[in-house]
Amino acid sequence: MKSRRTRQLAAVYDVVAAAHDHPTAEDVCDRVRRQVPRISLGTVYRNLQKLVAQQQLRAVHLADRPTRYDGMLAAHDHFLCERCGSVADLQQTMPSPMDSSRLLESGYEVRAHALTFYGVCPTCRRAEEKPLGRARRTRSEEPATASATRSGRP
Amino acid sequence: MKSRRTRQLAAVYDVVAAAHDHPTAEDVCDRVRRQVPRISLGTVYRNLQKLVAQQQLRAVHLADRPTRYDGMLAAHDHFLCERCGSVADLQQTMPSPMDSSRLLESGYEVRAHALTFYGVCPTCRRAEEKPLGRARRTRSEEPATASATRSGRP
DNA sequence: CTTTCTGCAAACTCTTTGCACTCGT
DNA sequence: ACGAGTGCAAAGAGTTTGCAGAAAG
Repeated sequence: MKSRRTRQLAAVYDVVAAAHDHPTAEDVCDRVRRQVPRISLGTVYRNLQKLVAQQQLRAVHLADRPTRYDGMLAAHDHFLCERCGSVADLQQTMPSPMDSSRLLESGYEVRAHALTFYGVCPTCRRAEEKPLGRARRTRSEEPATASATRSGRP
Repeated sequence: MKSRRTRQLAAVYDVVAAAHDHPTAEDVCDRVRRQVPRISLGTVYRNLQKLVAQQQLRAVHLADRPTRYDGMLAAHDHFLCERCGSVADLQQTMPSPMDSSRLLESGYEVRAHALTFYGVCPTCRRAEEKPLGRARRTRSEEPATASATRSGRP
């Protein structure tokens, strides 16, 4: 039952590790296909699962949305923008030691926790505050909207 | 486009509000059927959705498990026992004001957040620590608190 | 009456799986 | 060669939806 180094497994890992946008399994599949054209979605799922089990990748579960994958292993939280669907990493927002200890005292064994914030990201907020009223503000800075991760199906 | 007060809607609300175990949609359907035998799962889903949208109920999204519903509206977190599948309410473990404010300063608009701990609950831990000479598998799913109702469907 | 809601079943989305074949080791 | 891994397609789980008929206002 030894794990083999296949081109598919390596490609899946590489894609997620290199991504900054928390891709879904389908996103990963699309990207991996640039290297391994014939890889199937099933294989992508199997390999993502394996890498998550081996703690080489993390799965990010979001309300009502497909699971996304993250190459960042350090403890951190997430922010999901409900406008554009992008997911941002947040530097360990919660002082987990404090919270977990209370649970421990209550007899719980905490193995993991997930903290996710839902709302509107800075980019979408800015985009929203402009459209209404007469364009009075001559604020010109409009940071690239490129950060928006594709999240839904076309 | 006015919302009507139907027996089904009321029953769905009542079941979730009275429940202490964070039932799934299927659990809710089974229970509501004791009052409204012919209610369909589709109607249960539609009503749960409506009640959540109206903030009368909350949806609890868990990693790799079906959504569960909660009648407790006060801010609180959850603990999912990976052994027995039970979900426990945790009294506002996180001091959210602190965390959210930092996000606000960064330009995020936080509309909600979800904090869930995963691990083993006190009951399962006790059962485990008083071994009868058997090791444990990481596999589980036992309706210790009544939540895993399986119903056959064609 | 008018409009929303319901039951049913089919459709959908995301994910997993069985099987024969392929490719690491 | 052996068997874990792959591709494909089909199956599964969970949830949504189209429609004709039921029922709330």
